Amino acid sequence: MKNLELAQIFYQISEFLEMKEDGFRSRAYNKVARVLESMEKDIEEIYQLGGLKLLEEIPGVGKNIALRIEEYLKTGKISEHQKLKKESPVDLEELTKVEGLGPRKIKILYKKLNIRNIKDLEKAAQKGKIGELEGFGDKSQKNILQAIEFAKADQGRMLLGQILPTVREIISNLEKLKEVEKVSLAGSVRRMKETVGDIDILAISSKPEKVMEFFVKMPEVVKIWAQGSTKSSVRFKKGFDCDLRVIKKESFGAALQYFTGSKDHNIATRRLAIKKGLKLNEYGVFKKEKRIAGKNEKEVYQSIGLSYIEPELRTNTGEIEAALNGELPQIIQYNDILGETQCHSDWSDGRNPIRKMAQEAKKLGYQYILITDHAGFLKIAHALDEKRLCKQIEEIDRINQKLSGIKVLKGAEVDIMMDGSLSIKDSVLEKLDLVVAAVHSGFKMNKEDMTQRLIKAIENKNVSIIAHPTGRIIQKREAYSFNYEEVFQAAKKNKTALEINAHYVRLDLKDTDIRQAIESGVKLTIGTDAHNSNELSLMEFGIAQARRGWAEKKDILNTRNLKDFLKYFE
DNA sequence: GCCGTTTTCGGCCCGACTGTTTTCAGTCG
Repeated sequence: MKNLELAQIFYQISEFLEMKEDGFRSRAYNKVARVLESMEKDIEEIYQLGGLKLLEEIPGVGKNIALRIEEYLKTGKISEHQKLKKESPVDLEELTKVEGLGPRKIKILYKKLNIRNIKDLEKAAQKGKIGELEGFGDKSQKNILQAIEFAKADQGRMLLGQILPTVREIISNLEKLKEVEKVSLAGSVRRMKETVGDIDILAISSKPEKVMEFFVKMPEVVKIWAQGSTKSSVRFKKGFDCDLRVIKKESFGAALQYFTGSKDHNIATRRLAIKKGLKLNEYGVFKKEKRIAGKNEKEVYQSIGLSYIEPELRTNTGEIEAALNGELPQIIQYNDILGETQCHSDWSDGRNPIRKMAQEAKKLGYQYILITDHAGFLKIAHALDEKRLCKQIEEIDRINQKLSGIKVLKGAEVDIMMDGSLSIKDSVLEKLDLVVAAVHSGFKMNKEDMTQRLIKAIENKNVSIIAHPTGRIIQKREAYSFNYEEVFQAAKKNKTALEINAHYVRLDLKDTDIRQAIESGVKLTIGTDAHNSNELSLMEFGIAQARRGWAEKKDILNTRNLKDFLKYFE
């Protein structure tokens, strides 16, 4: 898929145009780059399907940009981009990573000091040349040197699951301050996006200076980017940035709405406000000078004609239209789950015994837990063979006799072989309550073969759930290639559920797949893939993913009680 | 360069913070 490559080029064109002070054209390219980045459909497929005409139906794409896309697909280059690069041969991708450097300053640095990349920049700063430039000073020079260090160490976006515990700690520290009346998470963490660039936190306080002083002096802070009375921004030791904004009570809802984003969602809500003759900013919704809403998010949305939109839905992918028409889904709640559907015990590669896993599940308020130790060929995960699987079945029967308030279900995670057959024979699988099947090998198979492989597994009478159906690992491994619609149809027909794997490195299915699966009539389960009892709490991330995929309670099978859950698979 | 229930021309989201300036441009989100 070339969407991301193309987006990168359009971002660069946008920045080159900004250097030339062509702001509006710059913004046009910037918008298209963002659209491309978040677009699910393959741009090449769109072009092959309907040529320039269909390209122009993409928001932000007009005649000219459609032509540029065509040029890229045909030649791998865009002549406009080449021309701009020739005019200013600077490594924009590298230089814009330095905090505080944008296109205009990069232009000055290039024109005056012939700085083309980070190396040049560092040399010039060390020699003290930058401080001598007009518009720059000693402070700028020092900041640039420090920002270079951070840019070098930058690891890009982090996984939500890696960052959320720290974020909650920061929030809890702020909540303890007597000057703070209320604290809330905002930004992409509040939207539970699977990867996070930085962290946004809001607080209500009548003594903002005190709060900011505490915030920038937290022991984990290694750099203060900015410190003001309404906004401060810092870098934490762990390598991420965090913004804190202190606001007044009456604006809290508007600020929360604004700083939760997404950016595209905000632009759309602001435009809606303008259409209604209103103004929406982080301080409220205004009719002329008069504030008509802002205290809480609900009234902000209502004042511009929308029903309340849950943070996980705020991506400007149809939620605003749905809210206008009162057609938003009743998305699943975080306490709707009644059972675990995928986890591992010390029989295979898990760390805790079955009994411990069950007790922890009970603590979480579940009615059942499906134990799915690896069974088959995954020797690296101590997979069970058929003999040990039969032994485990007997063991679970014994455990169930001793436990109350939680039912342990007999399951296994079996491998889907290259030809779509399973790694454990049917006569053994029949003895289990539910079978979870997954692809663990042969990821590079071609699309047609992989589609048939998955469908064959789905059609197996013993298979109840396909685990991590696309095989992707966030930022590490692409989903394997298959025809989603054909697989979804097979899953629907055979009443085989598809899993939303809740582990934050997978989150597979992803949000857009979930929407498509539900539209196709597929039922889903959320499973944590826990390898120890603590990881059963990862369910939160799976639920968030389901919410981001517009899933309602009825779409997720393990929101059902034990009886109804099992009934679906009969 | 894109876009349209005010418009096919004339708009394009908008406010805070910094560093440098002596009233503001650049950057960021």
